[in-house]
Amino acid sequence: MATIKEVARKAGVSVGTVSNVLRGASTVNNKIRERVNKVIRLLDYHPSHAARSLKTSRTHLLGMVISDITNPFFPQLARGAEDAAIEHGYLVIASNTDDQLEREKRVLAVLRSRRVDGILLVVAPNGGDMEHIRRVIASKIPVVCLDRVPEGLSVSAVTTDAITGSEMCMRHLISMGHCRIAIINGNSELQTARDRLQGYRNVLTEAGIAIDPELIMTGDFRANSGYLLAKQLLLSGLNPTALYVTNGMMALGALRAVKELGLRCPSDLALAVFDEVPGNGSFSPEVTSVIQPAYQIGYQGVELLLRQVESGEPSTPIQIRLPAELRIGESTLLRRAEPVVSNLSMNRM
Amino acid sequence: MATIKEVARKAGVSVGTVSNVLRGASTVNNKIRERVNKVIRLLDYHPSHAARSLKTSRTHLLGMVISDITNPFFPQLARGAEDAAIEHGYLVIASNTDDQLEREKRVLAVLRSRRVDGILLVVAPNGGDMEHIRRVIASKIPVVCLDRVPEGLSVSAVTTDAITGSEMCMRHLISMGHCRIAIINGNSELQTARDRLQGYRNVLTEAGIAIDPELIMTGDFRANSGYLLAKQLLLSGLNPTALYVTNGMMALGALRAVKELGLRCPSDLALAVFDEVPGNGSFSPEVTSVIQPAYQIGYQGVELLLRQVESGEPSTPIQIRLPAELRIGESTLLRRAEPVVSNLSMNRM
DNA sequence: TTGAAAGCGCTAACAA
DNA sequence: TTGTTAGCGCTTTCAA
Repeated sequence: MATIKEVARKAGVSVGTVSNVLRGASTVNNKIRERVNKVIRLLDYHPSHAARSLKTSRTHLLGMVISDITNPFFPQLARGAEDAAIEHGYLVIASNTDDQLEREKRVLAVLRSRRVDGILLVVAPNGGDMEHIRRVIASKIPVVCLDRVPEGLSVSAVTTDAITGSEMCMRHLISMGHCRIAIINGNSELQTARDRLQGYRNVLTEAGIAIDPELIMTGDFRANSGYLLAKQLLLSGLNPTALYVTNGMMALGALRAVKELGLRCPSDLALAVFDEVPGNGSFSPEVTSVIQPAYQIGYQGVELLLRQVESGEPSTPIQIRLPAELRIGESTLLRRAEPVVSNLSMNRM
Repeated sequence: MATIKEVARKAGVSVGTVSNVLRGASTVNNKIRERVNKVIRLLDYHPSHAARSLKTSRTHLLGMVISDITNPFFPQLARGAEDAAIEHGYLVIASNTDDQLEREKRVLAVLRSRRVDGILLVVAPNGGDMEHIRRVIASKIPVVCLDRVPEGLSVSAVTTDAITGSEMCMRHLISMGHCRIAIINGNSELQTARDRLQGYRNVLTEAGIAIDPELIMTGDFRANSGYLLAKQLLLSGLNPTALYVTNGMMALGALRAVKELGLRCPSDLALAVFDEVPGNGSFSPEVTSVIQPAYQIGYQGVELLLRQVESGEPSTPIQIRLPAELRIGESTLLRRAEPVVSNLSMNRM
């Protein structure tokens, strides 16, 4: 593989001049510039980024630590991040942690060795163990958290406004006459799960509906737990009239349970979901869902990160909350008896 | 950020010794090793990969060029690639081309500058323009193509055996009594599309059914084209009894069309799909589909690539074809009249 | 078993 | 406007 030296020799100039041509410096004579460029093409020369990094201590590399690209939320996010990175001349290295703290630690150490210029981080549940993240920040590598904000850590972040999103969805259900609404939520160690539950509670409270702990189920955000909990719930005799599932994978499981039990939405049960449901729109019923701005989270995450990278100094953490969108489908479009309470006006939706 | 020199000074040894400790060389005295390790932890030292690369001319970086991570086929593939890479101490840089040749060229140039040790490539349709790929190979960077094999290029590849997969699916449809089977396929500039169509033709021919060109529709592998073509087909008066859609996104579109027209599967129309259908299994009907080993394609692609990387020499191209799996769902489970021909025995399935 | 030093391919400061 | 050169942080010989 050709080096800058060879290019210089073959073009009959110094390496400094070649370097100037590469960097598009205007100080280079046009004839020389052309001669150099011709040699570059001839030798199929591609400057070594490693050497450049060593000198400039900039890698133009971003690390992206997510839980699992296979989870349908992340491809959009990853795409948004990539697109923004490319626009600024950066590349991104993605790693999956499967939400395991140990893997997060390992990955972060590797990214540090790689001297990435910044890190996008979807934190794994950590029970307060965040020393490894603190050390990354202490080492002057900017970090932007995506989707989840670790508690007790002062760090920039881009998230969905899950509380408001959850509230919109719950108000819709209540406006359709439901007052026995069950929720299947994820692990409450996760901020996101807590927020979604918070929205659920808020709206019930504001509607004057007592919160029934038996209607609150906790799964793990994966399809099978949605399936099991939905089945348990629907066979329990608790008779919810609506089911609110707080992510797409669990919703898939819940739908399977509904189908197996021979129930139909919305006639037997209303179903609403926080998050996109894979394949939604092509099947029956179309499921009412709260859509997260996944692409935007990735995109804006990179923009925020690069602002920190390129300013070169530890700016004060900025937290961006992006709104979610309620998309109403057939799965909730059947009105029950009027709400038992009336202090919930339509204009609050 | 600490350097090896600082570690050496603080530990009272030479940089060579620190280097030996880092590389786990056994020649280092235990006491010294411990002292060095303590300093490393103390300074939170992480060796610079750029410097190491410059010296060793190995980056332990792999490039992965795909069309779009947002297409549900790719997350699994990416995950397989990542997992295999991690196991061998490599990281992967992913880039999306959206199947655009120009972007593929740009990305490849960037990856060359990054001196990635190898490249996983899902080629964009190129109409024979493959000079950029040839030059990558000429520059001694091993390339493994995934999913698609560019015609006229001698390169290693890992693909799905789409012809056989397509045949399995078609034999199933025919065994269920269908003889007017329409196909909605993707752009035939893509190898994968041609293979899927090939399987369709093969089985019709072997069953002695005449191929009706009107039943062969060409879309672009995206949901909307599936929707439009399915609608056109179903309103055309051609009256197919079965519809074979050759990817998951178009299948989603086709399902929407079926739903809008008020038709039901399998009573009004049988539906089979090559590829995974997002959300399948949770809705009705469960769609019969040919599942591609996406994770394995990524995983084995990396293994194959690294074998070339680590052997250090241009081995002869190896092509791996992985089998697809036919998963039969309710969408085809209604028997029509017996097949008009009988030279199709069950054991050929 | 450890240390010294050359050099990987660039950039950037400085000299010419 | 172009050339020369030190040095980025490592690895790896070779000597001690």
